[in-house]
Amino acid sequence: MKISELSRTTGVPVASIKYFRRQGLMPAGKATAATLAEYGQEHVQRLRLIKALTTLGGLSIAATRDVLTAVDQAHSTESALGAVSYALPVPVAESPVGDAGREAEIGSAAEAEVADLIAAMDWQTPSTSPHVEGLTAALRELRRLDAAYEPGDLVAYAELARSIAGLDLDRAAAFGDPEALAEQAVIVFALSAPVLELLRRLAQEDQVRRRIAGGDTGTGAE
Amino acid sequence: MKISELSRTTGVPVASIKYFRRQGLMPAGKATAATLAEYGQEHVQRLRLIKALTTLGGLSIAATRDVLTAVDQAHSTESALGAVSYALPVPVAESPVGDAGREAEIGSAAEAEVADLIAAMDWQTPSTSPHVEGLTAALRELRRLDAAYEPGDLVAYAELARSIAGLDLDRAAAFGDPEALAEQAVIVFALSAPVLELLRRLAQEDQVRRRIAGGDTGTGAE
DNA sequence: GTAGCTAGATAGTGGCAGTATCTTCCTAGG
DNA sequence: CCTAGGAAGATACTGCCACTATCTAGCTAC
Repeated sequence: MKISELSRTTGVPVASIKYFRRQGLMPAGKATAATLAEYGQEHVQRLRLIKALTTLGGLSIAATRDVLTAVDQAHSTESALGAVSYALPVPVAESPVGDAGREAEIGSAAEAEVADLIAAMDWQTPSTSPHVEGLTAALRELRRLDAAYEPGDLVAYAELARSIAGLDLDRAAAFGDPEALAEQAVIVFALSAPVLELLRRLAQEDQVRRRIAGGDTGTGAE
Repeated sequence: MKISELSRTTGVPVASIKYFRRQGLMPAGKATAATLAEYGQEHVQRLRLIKALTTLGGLSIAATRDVLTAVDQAHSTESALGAVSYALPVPVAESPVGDAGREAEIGSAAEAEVADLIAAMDWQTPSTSPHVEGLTAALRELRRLDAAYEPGDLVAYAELARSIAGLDLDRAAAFGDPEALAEQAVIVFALSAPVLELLRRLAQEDQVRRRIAGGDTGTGAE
């Protein structure tokens, strides 16, 4: 199909398709002439994936490119999973607010917390994993707000995270088609986060209602 | 303290403090004269919270304002929790890609999926909850990618979400100080999401390693 | 042979989150 | 009393991002 058809099929403007190509998010169509190219079903699928990653996953164009590059280069499920996991942005930027002395204390406490957690969970985590650094940064930030986790709390969350990861892996592995597998991994890893977050919010909402059982929860929405 | 001191204490530029005030994220200092105002510890705390919400929570200025407004107006823990929960942005924007006929089918399937889930979980969810809509939209998007959850899967995730919400509520309730409670609720609700996500990624990483047990996972990082 | 695409390059737009400047005015030190 | 130095508030500017539009060739199918 021609680019105009691809545009009509997917609802993505021609200019945007060209933009995604320039940004390295999708391959060019197969050129049939100097000024004409043929696009196929894989382009439709790729556009859908791009849209899902950016809108549902909230990824930037750059992050989306990283993820898609990882998918394209993946030669195995595991490398796809790993690459995708690392390519996904971690929403942590530090805001070093004040107190040099307290900062040092906070920093080491957070680091110890993460190390203890990994030990307690018996996780096979490479020290180079960006997630370790990310988690440390997040915990530092919470400490600055005097909202540190109780030691046991973090482990409790981690246990649940482990169960979730188990479900994730099952889901990712359920797809036998090796062609689509890397893509499936992306979807499971990158796009179930918002679903999980929404489920958590719904569950929170339910818990709040149950715990007060008849209170003035009706005002919660305003 | 004067605004310049507040700036020095928190590391936030004076211009930014003024910007936050303009955007309604924090109250003005107590004016001691037409061109002089006094800032206190509460302003330091508020700046910390703003920074945490925007950097760690990834909220926009507008979303941060909504959340903080909810906190300031909350007269009870429950209303604070509810308001914060609703004020937090749900990362779902629809991208209606193609096929009118398939769209209708996808839409109703997703709606039924959510309704079934809520029934299965016995959740007390008001039909007006934006989370319901958000979840429906997210599931629609996944269906478009042919990545729908197996019916049981969604419930399994929801069960885990319930456990997480339980921990969240415990954490939020652990703070007796009613002054700080609404703020604590914000922290627990808005800022544990990235922590949980990071834990999930660490757990995924561990699972991948365990499941292949000796495979070529070393390349996962590149 | 020409109307209607197309590719690729370049430039422009709108929103967001600050950052800088400008004016007016107050305060503290001498 | 006078003046240096902030500070308040308003307005303007900047940089980044994700598109979006325009422009220049160059096919190609009727």
